[in-house]
Amino acid sequence: MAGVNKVILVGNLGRDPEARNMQNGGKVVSFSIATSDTWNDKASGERKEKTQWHRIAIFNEKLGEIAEKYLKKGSKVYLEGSIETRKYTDKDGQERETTEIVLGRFKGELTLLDSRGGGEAGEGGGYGGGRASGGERSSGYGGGDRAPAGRGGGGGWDKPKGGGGSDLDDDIPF
Amino acid sequence: MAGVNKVILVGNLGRDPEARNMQNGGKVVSFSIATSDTWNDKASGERKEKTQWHRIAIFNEKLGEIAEKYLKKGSKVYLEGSIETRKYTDKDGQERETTEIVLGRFKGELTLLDSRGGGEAGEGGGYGGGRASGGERSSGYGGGDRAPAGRGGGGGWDKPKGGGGSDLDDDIPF
Amino acid sequence: MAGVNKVILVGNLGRDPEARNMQNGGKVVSFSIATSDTWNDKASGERKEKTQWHRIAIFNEKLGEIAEKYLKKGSKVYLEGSIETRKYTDKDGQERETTEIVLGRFKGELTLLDSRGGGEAGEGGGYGGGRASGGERSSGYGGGDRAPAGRGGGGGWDKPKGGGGSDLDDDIPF
Amino acid sequence: MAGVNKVILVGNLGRDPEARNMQNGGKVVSFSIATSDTWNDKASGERKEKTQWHRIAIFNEKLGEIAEKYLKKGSKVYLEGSIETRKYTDKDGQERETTEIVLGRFKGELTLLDSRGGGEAGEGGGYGGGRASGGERSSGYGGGDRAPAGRGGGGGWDKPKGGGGSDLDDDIPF
DNA sequence: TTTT
DNA sequence: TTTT
Repeated sequence: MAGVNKVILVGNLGRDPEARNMQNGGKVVSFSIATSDTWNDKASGERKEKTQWHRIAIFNEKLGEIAEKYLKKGSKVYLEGSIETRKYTDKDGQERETTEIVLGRFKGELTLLDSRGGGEAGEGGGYGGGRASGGERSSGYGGGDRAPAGRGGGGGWDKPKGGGGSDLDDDIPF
Repeated sequence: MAGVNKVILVGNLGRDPEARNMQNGGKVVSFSIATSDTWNDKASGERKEKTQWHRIAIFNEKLGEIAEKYLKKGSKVYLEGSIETRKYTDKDGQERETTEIVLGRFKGELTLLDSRGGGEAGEGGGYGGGRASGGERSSGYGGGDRAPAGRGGGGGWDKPKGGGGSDLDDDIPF
Repeated sequence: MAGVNKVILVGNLGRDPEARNMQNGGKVVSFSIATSDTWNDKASGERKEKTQWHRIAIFNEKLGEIAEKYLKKGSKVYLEGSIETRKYTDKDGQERETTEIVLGRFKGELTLLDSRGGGEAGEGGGYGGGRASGGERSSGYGGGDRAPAGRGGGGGWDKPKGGGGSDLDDDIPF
Repeated sequence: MAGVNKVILVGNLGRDPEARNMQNGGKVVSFSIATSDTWNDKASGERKEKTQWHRIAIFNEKLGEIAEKYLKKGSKVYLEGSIETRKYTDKDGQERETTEIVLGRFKGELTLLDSRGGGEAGEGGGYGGGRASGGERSSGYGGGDRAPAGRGGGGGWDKPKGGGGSDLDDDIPF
């Protein structure tokens, strides 16, 4: 069946991420992030704000590791996942419902947004990039993972990017 | 505080939309839509599917009208809103929590996806287009609603669309 | 460097998809889709429309196959990719620039939106689902691809979906 | 006609924004932002990176002001717009094509992501929030702009947000 | 409760 | 070049 279930959030973590082992051997990393809406209240003329908390659950191994390593209370993050609502029975026998934003095994993205934060100073090895996606996880497997779109490296179409270290070139022609 | 709280869904309505008046004079149109994920179960080798239901609440007047007019049980729709989780106390005095996808007063989008469906046969006046956004609502208010990007209609850059072959301007200086 | 480059389009194909072999052994499937904006012209009072064409290039093998099999001229599709602008030199030696929406090796999504269209009548085997993502491609590789979020099938939290009749609580006061 | 044309970018400005008056009295604010993809090159084993530049054009008045006031070279920003590709003839009489990400009169969003940057220290009046959307522009027009979703302010459902200054509560119950 |  |  056709369908799209996509959530995009940019917000700050309310606490450090927590990892938990699942009964099936897998691992979930979870935390909550806050987003907020602000508006001008017509009556009072005041600026109002409403904060919304979102529970995040990361099942993707690579993204979970990144979250554990680089995110902490207060970190700002961009993430992409799916809404999942589950029913469960609480300890009083009451049926309850909970909704989470899930970054699944093969889906979801995570981008650290703390400028020059620890996360982006990754030590070369695993991550060190500030950005990761569930799908890219497969890149460790071997296959022909040359360039994002499959063209880079080869053709005369590649964007050379020129010079040295700066990320923001000074000679952009537009 | 900076933040982004965005949900994009494509799915089918489980029931006809329902409109309800609020205590403050406003109106909410609500319905649920289903999205589903499918995957191949490694153990059984079977194709599995998990359906997720999402409660939609439309506070935007224009989008609510469109929903009432053109959406019905089974309709396929693209929509864009925000996640809102609320606490409330049920009739047994239990604190509960519910999560909705909200298309707010000035935010949200709705696009009908039933090809050649009744929805797109709008009667000329208000809608009849298959697509609408919360922001466009303001277009009824008067101001200079010339063209989507502000170029159409006025300048020498306008898109003539008529004439010869070119769909676009001939003299953009960059 | 952190960054997000995401495009979401819903539109109709202007032509059948075309597959092309690349010099490096890979394959690209490409086509164009149209989206359009409509607005009321204040001056003339007319309803106006502006159509935008987007060149799509699919480098992901699985998504490319789906596109070839199920999409054709006129098909409506939801897709997700990245913007890529390339410079190239045309046959007259002129430097030119072109922008495409790319569904890369490990990124991108494609969902068919033609209700009851031929596309969704997939013959059981490969696809037959109406939806696919670049990341899921890796599922063929072996690992424990149990359920989308890793919980399904296992816990007591699973959504039984069986039970009584209503999936929606009877006592939520709204 | 139904359609969705949405771009979501998170990146850094390559230069300060520039405002330009249009012949029809309107104003465009434009700049470029960079996003980048990183991947591991299988052959060399090196970490590679490809930077992509996106031209942004803001036609929405409010968003344009925010961009001028709070964004500068190097700023990190989240933004949402539409892809627009135009043809034009350059000074040599050559037909060319250019693609921009447009934040139109009634569409688009902009969120500043520089933590504790100048942008968020807005002086109370217009903005000072770090976030803005094209649609919200209409809020100046009069109508019942009570709360984002129309419920806030009224019911016992409102989230009080409790205490003082902290944006990240210490007593979050999850 | 939808849809495939 | 699609679609409404």
